[in-house]
Amino acid sequence: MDRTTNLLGVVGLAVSDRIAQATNEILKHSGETAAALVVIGYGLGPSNDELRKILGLSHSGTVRLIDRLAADGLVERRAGSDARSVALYATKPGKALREKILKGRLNSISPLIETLTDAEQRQLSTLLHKLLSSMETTDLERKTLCRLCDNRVCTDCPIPAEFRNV
Amino acid sequence: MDRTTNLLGVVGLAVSDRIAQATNEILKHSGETAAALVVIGYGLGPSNDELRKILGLSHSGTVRLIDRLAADGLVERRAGSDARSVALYATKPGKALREKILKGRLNSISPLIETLTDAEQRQLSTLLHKLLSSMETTDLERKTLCRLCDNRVCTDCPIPAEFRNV
DNA sequence: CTAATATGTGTGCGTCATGCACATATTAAA
DNA sequence: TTTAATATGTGCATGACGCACACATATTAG
Repeated sequence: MDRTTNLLGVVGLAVSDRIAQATNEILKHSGETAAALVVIGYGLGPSNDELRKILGLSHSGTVRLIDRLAADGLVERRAGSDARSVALYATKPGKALREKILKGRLNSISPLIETLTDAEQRQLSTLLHKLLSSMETTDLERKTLCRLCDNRVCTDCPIPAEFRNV
Repeated sequence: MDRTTNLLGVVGLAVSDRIAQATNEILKHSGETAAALVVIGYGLGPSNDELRKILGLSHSGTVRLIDRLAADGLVERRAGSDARSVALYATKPGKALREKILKGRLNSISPLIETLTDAEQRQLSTLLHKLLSSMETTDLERKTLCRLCDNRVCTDCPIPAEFRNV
C-alpha cells in the first residue's frame, strides 16, 4: 500500500516535471500560465474570477498572469456580460500556442508509457480511469484537474468538467 | 494511446498538486526546498554542487536555497573532504521536519488509490514498477526522480538511486 | 615545480510569479 | 436608497529562482 503510494508519487513527479519542462520550452512563462491559456482557449470567455478559481491563484496573481498573456498578444480582455467583469479570449496566436502546449504536453508524457505493451496500456488506462472517477470532486475541482487536458483526446472522460459553463 | 497518455497527465498533475500542497503546509518554503531537505537528510553530507544537479537548479539558486534552510536551523554547512566544498547535514529539527514531509507526502497521495481494490492496487503497482524500470536513466536522473521518496517504504525500488554516493 | 585550467562556493543584481491590502466600479439586497 | 456583495485593477512586498562575477582550492600540463 505505502509502496504503491510511493511509486505513484514518483511517477506523478516525473509526469509533472516533464509537463513543466515541455510547457516552459514553448511558453516564455512558467507557473499556471500554460493552464490559463488552455482554459481560456476553450473560447467561452471566462472571467478573471472564474479563471482564478480553476487555477487556484489569488485574484491579483490572476490579473498579473493575464497582463503577461495580454502583453504577449496571446489573450485579450473583452467586455463581459456583466459590466464589471471581463471576458477572456485567446487571440489567433494564442490559440496556435495553445495547440503547441497541448501537443507538447502529450509528447512529453507518452514516452513513459510506450514501453508498456498494448494490453498493459489498456490496464493502466482502466486503473487510472477508475482512480479518477472515484474521486469525490466538485465541478470546480474537475476543472482544476483538467486544466491542462486536451479534451479532444480525452474520450469518455472520467471526471467531465463543464468547461462550457466556465 | 493518446487517451491513456492524457489520463496519466491528469493523475500526474493531481499527484504533484497534492504533494506541493502537503509540503507547503509543513515547510514555509516552496519549490525544491522540500526535496533538498529529503536528499540532505540521507545524512551523507552532499555538497552544494551534488545537490544542485539532483534538484536541477542553478548553482546560485542552490546556495540561496541552503541559505534559507540554514536560516531556519534545518540544515548546516560543515567542512567537506575537499577544502573547497561544503558538506550539508540536516540538524535535529531538520530531520524531524523531513519525517513530516515524507509522511505528509504519502498521506496526500494515498487517498487517490484507496478506492482501488487490493488486486487493483497490486496491478497498478506492477504497471508503475514496469513503467519506471523501463525508463533509461542515469544514476543522477534516478536521484532526481527519487528526490522526494521515502526509501523505507520503497522496497524493491525500480530505479535504485545510489544516495549513498551522493 | 610552476603555470594554466578546472572545480566549488559565495554574492550582487535582476526577474518572474505570486500574495496582501487597498481603491474603484457595478450589481444585488434590505 | 442605502448597504452589502461582487469583480477588477494597482502599489507594494516577497520568495524562488538565474546570470555574471569574484575568489579560493584542486588538478593537470609543460
